[in-house]
Amino acid sequence: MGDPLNFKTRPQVARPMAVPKSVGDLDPVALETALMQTWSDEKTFATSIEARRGDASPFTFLEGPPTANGKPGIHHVISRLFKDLVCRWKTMEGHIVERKGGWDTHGLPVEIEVQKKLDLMSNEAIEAYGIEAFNQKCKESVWTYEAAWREMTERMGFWLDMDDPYVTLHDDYIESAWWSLKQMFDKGLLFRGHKVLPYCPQTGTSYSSHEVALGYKEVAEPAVFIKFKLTGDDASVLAWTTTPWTLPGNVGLAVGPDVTYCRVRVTEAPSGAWEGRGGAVVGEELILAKDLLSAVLRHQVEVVDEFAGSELVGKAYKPLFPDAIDGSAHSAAWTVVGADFVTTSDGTGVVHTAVMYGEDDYNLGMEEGLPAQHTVGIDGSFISGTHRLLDGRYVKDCDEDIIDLLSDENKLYREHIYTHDYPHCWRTDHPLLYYAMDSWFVRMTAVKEQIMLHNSEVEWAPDWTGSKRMGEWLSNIKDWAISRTRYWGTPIPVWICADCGHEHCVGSIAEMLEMKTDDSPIPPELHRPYVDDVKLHCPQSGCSGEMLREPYVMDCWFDSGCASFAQWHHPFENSEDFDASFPVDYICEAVDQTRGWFYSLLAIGTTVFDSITYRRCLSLGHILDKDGKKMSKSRGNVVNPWDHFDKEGSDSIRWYMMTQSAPWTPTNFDPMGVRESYAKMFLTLWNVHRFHSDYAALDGFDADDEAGYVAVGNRSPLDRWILSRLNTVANGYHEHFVAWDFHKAGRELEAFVVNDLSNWYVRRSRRRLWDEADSSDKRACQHTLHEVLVTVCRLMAPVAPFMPERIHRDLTGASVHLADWPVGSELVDANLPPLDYGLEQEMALVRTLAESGRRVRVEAGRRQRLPCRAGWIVGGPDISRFHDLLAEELNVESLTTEDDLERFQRVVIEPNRKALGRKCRQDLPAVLALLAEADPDSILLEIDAGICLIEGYDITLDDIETRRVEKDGFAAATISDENVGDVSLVLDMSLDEDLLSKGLARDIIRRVQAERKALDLDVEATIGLSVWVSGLDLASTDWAHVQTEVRAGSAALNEGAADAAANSFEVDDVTVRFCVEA
RNA sequence: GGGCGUGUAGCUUAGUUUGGCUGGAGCACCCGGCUGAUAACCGGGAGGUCACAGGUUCAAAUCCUGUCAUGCCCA
Repeated sequence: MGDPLNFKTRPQVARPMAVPKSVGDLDPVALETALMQTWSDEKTFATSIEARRGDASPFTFLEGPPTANGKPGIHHVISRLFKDLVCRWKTMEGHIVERKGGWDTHGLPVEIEVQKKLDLMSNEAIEAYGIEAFNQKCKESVWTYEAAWREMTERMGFWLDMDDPYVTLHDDYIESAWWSLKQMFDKGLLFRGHKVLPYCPQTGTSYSSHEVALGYKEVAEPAVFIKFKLTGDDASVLAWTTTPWTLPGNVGLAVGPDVTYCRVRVTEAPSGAWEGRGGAVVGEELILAKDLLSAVLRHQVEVVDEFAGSELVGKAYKPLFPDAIDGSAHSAAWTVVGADFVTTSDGTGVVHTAVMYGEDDYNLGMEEGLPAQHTVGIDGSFISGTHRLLDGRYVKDCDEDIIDLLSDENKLYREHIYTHDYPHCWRTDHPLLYYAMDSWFVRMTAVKEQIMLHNSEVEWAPDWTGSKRMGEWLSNIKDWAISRTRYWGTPIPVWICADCGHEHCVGSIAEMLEMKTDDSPIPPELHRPYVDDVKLHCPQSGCSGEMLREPYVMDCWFDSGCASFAQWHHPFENSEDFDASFPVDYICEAVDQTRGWFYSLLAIGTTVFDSITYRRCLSLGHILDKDGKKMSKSRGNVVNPWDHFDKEGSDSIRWYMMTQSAPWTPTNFDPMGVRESYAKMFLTLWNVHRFHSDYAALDGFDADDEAGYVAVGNRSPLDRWILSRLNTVANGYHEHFVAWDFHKAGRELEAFVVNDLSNWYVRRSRRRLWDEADSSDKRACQHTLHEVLVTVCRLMAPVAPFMPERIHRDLTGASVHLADWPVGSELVDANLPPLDYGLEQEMALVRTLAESGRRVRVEAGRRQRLPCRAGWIVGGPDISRFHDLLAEELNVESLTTEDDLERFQRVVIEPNRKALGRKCRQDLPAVLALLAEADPDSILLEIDAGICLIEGYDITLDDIETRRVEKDGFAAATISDENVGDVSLVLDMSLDEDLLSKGLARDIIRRVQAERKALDLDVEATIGLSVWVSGLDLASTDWAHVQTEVRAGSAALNEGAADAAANSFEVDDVTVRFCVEA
């Protein structure tokens, strides 16, 4: 807490002190761009880090690398804001906070961009173009918007080392990634398998889900009900599919173990016409889910039997295409298996399972031991040996023939046209095939326990990102498919021996070069196609084979997931940097990174180090457009941050983003909100600074001049009040920061600056500084303003690095970013003025009473400038030290405390519903009704005596609240405050000539001052004033007051005829004319 | 289809954890006031089906169930 003896706002670095200069109008863009230059000249960012070396307490940050092949929008600013503000905050708290930039440079989006540009529609086309040339184009494309990102980053004031960033395409980075993969390989966590992906045979490419989402089209396709003839039973199991081309690959039928199935016998032919192929004969028996009988069957049937799906499990059936798949080594092939995913929402309740052509199918096949063999080649046509009519033909051309074949063999029950959304290739418009691709996996299922443990060790903000979103994901963790059949990416460092099949994972460049065959070239960089040409000697004893690299690149999430060590090229160099920064203290990205970067960091940290990678993670909600839609290039609703950089400036954008909503709540971007932050927070702060510096310059005020210093204890209550408020607000601000409630922190500080500082302290202090003579009261005010401004700037600096920096430099000569955080740090001393809670309470009451006074006047029809003879305050604590202040605010001649409540007021009582409801429950309405009718004084007396009974309930003081209302004859208002009880303000509404004259004088002053301002006169300039009043005698003392207030060097009242050009106004039937001469 | 958020005045939002007095602000709008005080300030007004529908309760924006919209992720 603040110590009046130690409270000083001097900077921590020596500098020549200067008396503040008068500051002019605010130009936020000029202010900010000038500071960018200053920081660059003075290397302020580097200094802010180096200055904290002494404390040797690092706070480590890891930048989630953006991809620079898209233009940055306003929605990219928010994550960079929250990264920056926490790092700046921690720096001010005394930590060393190094921030290395980073770029994510690999991955499919880059390839797509280049493919579009070069019109390379397929893998064949890319290979014809040349992988080397293609990757060169990718490498260039990555940097398309790098300059735009750098400029945005710098302009928004995000301090990040972008001169020495980590880059995922650098050999150093790739080598670290290789090393980490080898760690997994050595732990047996890396394996080869299949992954079912949407695949386009025309382009030879599989697609990620977000690309697939772009290509959905509604199509009408044949769907068929197939009869699978059981072995050793006359019945057939009925299954349904919309992809007849997968039927040759059928190796199983899935049923729900708990689903009820029926065996039915066809009793007569269908009554109406039969549409399409297929059918069934009388006496034929079919098995399908009970719920779907009527939806599927077109024959009259009788139910022969009814049973659970589990009874079907294990039954064998005859393959539709006996030659297509070799099931000899798989006892489960062509049998019925149980599966949880089977529902009766469509189809027959029996799911045709072709292992290689559906994800559920594949997983089920792996569990049940079904054969995993392709019937379709990578070119999309049937493999030779599938069926003589199908071999070598493109699968989607075979639907009709397959249906004909099945119909001819009496294996088709029914066909129909089915309309649904189906994914299509974004380039060729061909329907995609779900196809099991060869793939490398990290066995995440083996480390499920550890990763869940590590997840629970992270401090998540908000906590549901970790506990629910991430937690849910981890509890269903799947093995991580890390390979991609692509060109531009980190090559998978796995080589396989062509002779013995031995697999070897390379963990470093040196290892690769050591093992490489003599005729293999040394790759100029660790990318395709160069590493593809490297062959290794097989290390297996007795084998002399050559090893070939698996032709895949890695999932680019793997790249960025390596950032914590790969940014340092650990373990090959800089391992001391890695050791000092792992796990990192803080990361921050948008919530979509939960399954992206947050996960890949966690996964790699767990598998490589068995550790968390980050201690704290702030996940942010997205910035959406004004209609709540996401910002995207295709929608054309991306807001360019420069629209606001060049108008309100970065501080306003940053402040807006922090205060608008909780960090994790999605926010609809509102340009008016930025304007509002500017108009309220920054313009107000600037004008407080301007007010202070104008007078400081005029008076030659020097905050460091010991002789002129006024101890806080010797300052006026108003000064001590604003200083106490500063202490309270600073503490709350810090606590909100700690709790990640940055929005609450910002809102409270803004309320302090606008309401407490500007609208009350400065307004009430204005006259103190007008006094030209030196006085300790004036100096007290100047010291107070200086101290408040300096401390507010330090609190704001992490959020809004520009204007607080300007003001702090103006006032102290030093950068705010080198200053200490004034509250709550473990490393630097707190530096806040003394707290006086009672004083704050008093002032809160004073301000409420001032506001009440204005309301009273409005209700009584008494304008503000017309004084009241008397005012009384009834009840509440002693605030007599503020009576003068309050009298001025209320414009009353005398303000006194009055004890006699009864003189102005009577008491009413209000029920406390919370207390009464708990007590009376269903009788509450009756009790409330009786209470409303009762005489308040009697009730209070009864309660006092403990004998108050209503409807049989004992009513106590806890059950009611009392309130005072004014009697007729006075204009009054009563405020109720839980801290001070009821306080009433009563105003005397009587009127006489004296008051009217005083009021008129104020009106004249106001009009003349407005005229002075309109004439743009200097504040100190004197004027010549002529005034003509008709309808009232202006008292001589009031006329003298007018002359003083408006600095009239010469003045004339009611002399001669009024000038025709004179200003004129009327108030209370009095007409006033006046002339101002400069 | 599944998981996790969000939905309060024309706009941006507080309040929801822990049910309780008339749902509180700011912007914009209207009326008034104040001002050598700024894109400011003060008083008042108008503007709410607290997304919708059920339920629990004396009492629901708040708790429960379902639905819709929207966003992210997964399928």
